[in-house]
Amino acid sequence: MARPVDTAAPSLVDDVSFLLARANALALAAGNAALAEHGLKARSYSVLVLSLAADAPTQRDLAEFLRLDPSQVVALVDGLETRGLVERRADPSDRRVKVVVATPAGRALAARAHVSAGEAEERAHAALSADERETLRDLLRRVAFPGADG
Amino acid sequence: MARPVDTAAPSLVDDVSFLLARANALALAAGNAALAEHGLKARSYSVLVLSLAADAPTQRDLAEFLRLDPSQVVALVDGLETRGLVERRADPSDRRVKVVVATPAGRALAARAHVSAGEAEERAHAALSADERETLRDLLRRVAFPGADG
DNA sequence: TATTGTTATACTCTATAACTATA
DNA sequence: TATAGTTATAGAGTATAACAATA
Repeated sequence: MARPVDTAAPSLVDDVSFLLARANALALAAGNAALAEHGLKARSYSVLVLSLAADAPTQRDLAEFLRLDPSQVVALVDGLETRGLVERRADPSDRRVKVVVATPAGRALAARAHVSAGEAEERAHAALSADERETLRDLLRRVAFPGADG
Repeated sequence: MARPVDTAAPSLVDDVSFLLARANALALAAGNAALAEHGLKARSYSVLVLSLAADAPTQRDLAEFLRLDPSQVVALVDGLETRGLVERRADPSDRRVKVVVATPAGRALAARAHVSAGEAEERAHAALSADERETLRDLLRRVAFPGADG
């Protein structure tokens, strides 16, 4: 840029929260671009991946894990269900809850999308070595899940 | 939570981009809550802090640095200018560009808001030691500004 | 009474294009 | 012809409240 902001004087570049926001914006843009060819975005990809788990999540679980309002999860699951990628299954023990589980088509798409997402992440974090990426992953995990203790 | 998502089976918790998104969501929520008492949000706080620089940024600079569209910067600067926190000054050498510079009131508010934001960040990253936080800052800086080379 | 999923609604944020004034 | 700032607008994302079914 012709007239760059002085990155030394303001404390913004030393603000971890700001760096977090900017790094996330870059990774999100790269991730969404990579997932677009599969008809997915970061949100729907996350729901799809979580629905692969052996212990399938309820919509409430998804909302808590992804920090979304339950009403937003409805729309995300609707979109995936319409495409035949996930199914809603009533829980026999509590008929209020609905468990979200990936279909075979959903599992296949998730596998392909995972490759694309991995490539995008590779490019987004090209500035870091493998060791540094591992360190970043561990530190972020502890910040993102404060109560985990592990 | 009563029925937690299995955090081992899905690869989402090993996905740096996902951890980045969740860590950012937590830090953003904490930051916005802390800044609210000053009538600021993360966005407006960022503009205000950048306008403190000796080499005051143009609106174009702000847009690039914050990864916002120039039209969004207009609204942010409008809000701060209405409150008397920043001023738009025409650049004599190029009368198209407008430089954004904090007023004394803006500087004073920025100082108070900086304290609140720092406390929020302290709480948000309480899981990390001082050394670890410094490591996180360095790694994020390189991911957030890929072209910096140092 | 409390909780899960759902619907509806309003608000914010984001992206895009067009306009003006300067260069 | 190109660029900085501005305006307008539509779309996506987000937050909130209320509702039905079930516990």
